[in-house]
Amino acid sequence: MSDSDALIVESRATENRAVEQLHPETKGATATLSDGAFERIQNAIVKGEIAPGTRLSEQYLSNTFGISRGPLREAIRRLEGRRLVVRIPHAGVRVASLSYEELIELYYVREALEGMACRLAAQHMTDDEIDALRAVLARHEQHSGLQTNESYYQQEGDLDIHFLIIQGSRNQTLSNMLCGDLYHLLRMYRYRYSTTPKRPLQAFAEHHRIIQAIAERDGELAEMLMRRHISASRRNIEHRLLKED
Amino acid sequence: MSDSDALIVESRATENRAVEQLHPETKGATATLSDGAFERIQNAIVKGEIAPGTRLSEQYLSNTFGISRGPLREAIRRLEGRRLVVRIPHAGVRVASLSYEELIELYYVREALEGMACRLAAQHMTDDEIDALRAVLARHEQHSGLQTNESYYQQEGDLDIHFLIIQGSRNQTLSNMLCGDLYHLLRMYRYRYSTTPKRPLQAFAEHHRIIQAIAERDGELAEMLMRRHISASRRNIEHRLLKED
DNA sequence: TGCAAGCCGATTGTTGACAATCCTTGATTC
DNA sequence: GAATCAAGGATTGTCAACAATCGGCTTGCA
Repeated sequence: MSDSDALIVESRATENRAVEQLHPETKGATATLSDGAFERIQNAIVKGEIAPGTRLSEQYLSNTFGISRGPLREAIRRLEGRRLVVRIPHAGVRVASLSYEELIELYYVREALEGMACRLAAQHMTDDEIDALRAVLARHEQHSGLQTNESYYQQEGDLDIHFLIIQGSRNQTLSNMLCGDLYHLLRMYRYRYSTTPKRPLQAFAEHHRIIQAIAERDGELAEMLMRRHISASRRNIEHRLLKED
Repeated sequence: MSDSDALIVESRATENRAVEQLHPETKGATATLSDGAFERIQNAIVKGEIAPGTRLSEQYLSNTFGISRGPLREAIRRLEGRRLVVRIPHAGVRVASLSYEELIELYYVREALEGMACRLAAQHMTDDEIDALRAVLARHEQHSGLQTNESYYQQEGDLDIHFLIIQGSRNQTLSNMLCGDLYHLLRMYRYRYSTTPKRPLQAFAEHHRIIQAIAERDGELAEMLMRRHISASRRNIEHRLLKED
């Protein structure tokens, strides 16, 4: 069972070197086979190992995991409930893929939710947490000071900062939505269309201002700045994709 | 299969007259048995026919629906992905229940999302749709002019207005989140703790102002008013539940 | 009487086989 | 030559039996 090839099933063989191997069984023992399959497939989807639109064959997956089709189907149904895969009766399931419109819609949702998270973070974060936030920003600034347009680190750093702020909201429900469902969808899309922001300087300044507002416990301002930050990111994507089209 | 008793399984036998019978098979023929079971159970949960915390027995459900445990388990897994039920391995599934904290958290999420929806609605709703909105408000005002504290209609009318505004946002993703997942959870909770707003007069005024802002195409103001509306509702619940406790 | 160990029933988890449906492929006909 | 239809294969949907695990109960012991 450790012959883990990536779960590419019917994907075009291009880009197959995104084979960053699956989590080593997530420490092997999950409670049930179905749960194990669920986590593995979910990870593979959100990490981009399986391209959106890829058809998932029950036979293939059950062979790969060495489990029967029963628990496997249950895992798939769970993914379906999470909207990570789409099923057409009697025709199979495909990894969900976002249209351009859905991506833009998602950015509006994110703007609203992360704005709220930022407001709450300004109220609830401890001083230590804010210091940690500043540290990430500083480290992040150095990194991309060296390699200006290599926005990979930028992206990771960006995610780190957003994560910390969301966690700081102390709202578990909000946090689950943003770091769980929404983040998965966005990451999937980002992988597919590779819509990295590529506006690092602005993003720096924006992050800086946001953190400052949080440090001053100005929730209203922090929310506004975060919303502008995400809104700008959305407009950036709109502009780029419109231009390419 | 039409001997549809409500799906109360192990619930305390109190309140069992909430037996508003299940949708008549949702026109009987779903594509697969699993899909059918999924929809029936989901409806039963969000309509409050099954109380949160109720344990769902596979045996019982499969007998009730006249299907095998296979598709039934798949339906349950789908509900699990939707977070409508919680499963403990080898111990069974229970209908998800919200704690007080989670309810409050959900109101913050709702405030952010419906605020955004309202802003977008002010931009995108047609004049006809706004007229329809005004009509609902007027009808709604008459109704509860008659029966002042019977806030049942109020509640329905409230939902109608919120629904129309959300639909008017023209953001399908946002709409699905609010009318689908979140609405289900809130309704579930409302049924359980019966936390009806009971502040009809204020709600009227607030609805009125919100619709006015939409009609004037002032998205910013509309968002702010909607957020205050929901925020007031949240504080109302906080106050009541704290007092009772 | 209180507690712990082990048995037993019940429920969940898993499997392989069978049935139903769809897509492909190939032949036939206009 | 193109379109339609039929047969075949492959895939999904369903079922009933079997295995594993858990909770409660009895029983024995201190």
